[in-house]
Amino acid sequence: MERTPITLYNTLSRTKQEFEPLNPPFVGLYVCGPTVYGDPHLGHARPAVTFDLLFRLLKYSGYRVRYVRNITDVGHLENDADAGEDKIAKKARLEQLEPMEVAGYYTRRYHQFMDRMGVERPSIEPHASGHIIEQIELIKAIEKAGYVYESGGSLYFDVRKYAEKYPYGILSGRNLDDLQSGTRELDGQEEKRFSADFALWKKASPDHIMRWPSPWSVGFPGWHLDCSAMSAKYLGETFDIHGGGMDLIFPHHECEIAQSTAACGHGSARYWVHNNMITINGQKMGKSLGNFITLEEFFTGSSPLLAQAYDPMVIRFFILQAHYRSTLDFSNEALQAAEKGYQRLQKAWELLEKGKLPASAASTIPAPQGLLGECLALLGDDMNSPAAIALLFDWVRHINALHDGTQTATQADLDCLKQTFDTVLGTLLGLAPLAERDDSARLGGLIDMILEVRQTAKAEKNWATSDLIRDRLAALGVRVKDRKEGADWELE
RNA sequence: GGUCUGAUGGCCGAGUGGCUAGGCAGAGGUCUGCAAAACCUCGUACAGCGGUUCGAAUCCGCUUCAGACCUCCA
Repeated sequence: MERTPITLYNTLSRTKQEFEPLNPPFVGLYVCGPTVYGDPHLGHARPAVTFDLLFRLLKYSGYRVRYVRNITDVGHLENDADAGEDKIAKKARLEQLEPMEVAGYYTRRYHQFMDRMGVERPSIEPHASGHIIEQIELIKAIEKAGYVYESGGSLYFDVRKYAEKYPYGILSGRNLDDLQSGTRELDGQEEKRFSADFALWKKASPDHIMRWPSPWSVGFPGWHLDCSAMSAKYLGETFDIHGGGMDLIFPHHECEIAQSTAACGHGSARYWVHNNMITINGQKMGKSLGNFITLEEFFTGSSPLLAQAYDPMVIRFFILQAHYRSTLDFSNEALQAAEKGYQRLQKAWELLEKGKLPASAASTIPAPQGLLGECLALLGDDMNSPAAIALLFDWVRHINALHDGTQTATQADLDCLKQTFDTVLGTLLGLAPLAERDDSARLGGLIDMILEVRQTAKAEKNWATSDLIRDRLAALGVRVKDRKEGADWELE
């Protein structure tokens, strides 16, 4: 079948490249998922939405995609992490929860919020803790190749030895000399022979809450190992696309490449795709700065930084309205603009959806048959979702004109437009109608108001109107009970 | 200090050698009993300074500023 050409910016080559899978029609996509020790925030939403778009686009293009996104529940989960900062983790520690309870809790939270933003679940969601054996095997392979040394019960990757044979730093564009000068003093640094070396297996200190036996010591796998081991297990030694946030390029992805290359002589992913950061007041929103806003806060409006609550779909739209490789600056003003814009887009979509537009014998609007192709071309061009959205806005104007009756369209054109909007907005961009509001308070107000009008009619002895109101309300299941003064009502 | 990005109108954001997106906000108008919505029109923006070119916001150089990474981070 004919597929939409897809180009992707490959961090490895620093150019946009046409995407050609290794074994079409199959595509292997691996994305670094969350470390489940805190509530998901806006920063987590960006890669989730970005690679959800890629997943949808690839599937729509006829590929059979295996999308693997890991859950990191090992290695970063230290008992003494984030003192005084993460209340829930602190609480968990105080209440003596099992580490897996903490991981399970935040994994469910992550799913819950991503679901609401229309992020499809990946094909496989492996947990690092469930792949300790694979990670140990990978270490053994690297050890066999001769790039491992032991120090204090922990194992480290020998970067300088690796660099003799392979290019270390090809992804991030760094060289070892630069790294040597810039490293700071860190815990466990004295165990390393060289500052850029990184841990493959760490011997557990007494306060480390997750630990496993290994040929070397009781401990836990290094930070970069889970992605290498699990991508190889589910997608093969070489696979198509590896995604993640730009902040992971170094050291995480660089080390992944080094690990894979050391173990099997070549790198793992062919295309490395990275999304940029979300900023707040021009600065990265993240854990270390403590300036993040959680998704729950966005959805409920419960943060002093937020002027109001935002629908999950508005957050999704906000993210899609910027290109994934640009920084996206958060502000209430920007989010409110996104909300207004999304409402406009959605109203037009609804007009198409509900068949509210009259068909005519002839169309005065431009022919919509090419629109889908144009949108696909834009999305295929390194996921230019903002340009595709802009194109749809041009058509919102036409749709509104049809609604106003100042333009006409044939049924065929209307059907085509509907299908195009369904495909682009729904299937590809993953946008859905804004959530229904909780209408109970409004319903009560409406009934009170109607009964006030009826009271006026009764005062004027307009019995026809007052009876009509009572009967119509009764038909809707609202029983009116007249009293001396005014009336009560109840729902049946 | 090293490596690397970026600087677009009031705000958010695409684009990337000539045709100068889009959204939000703003101004005027049409419609309308009023309002809202919708529609039409309008603001001619690309940090600064040089250079290349018939032509640059778009390429090159310098300057200024901002950010990311170098430590867990999406």
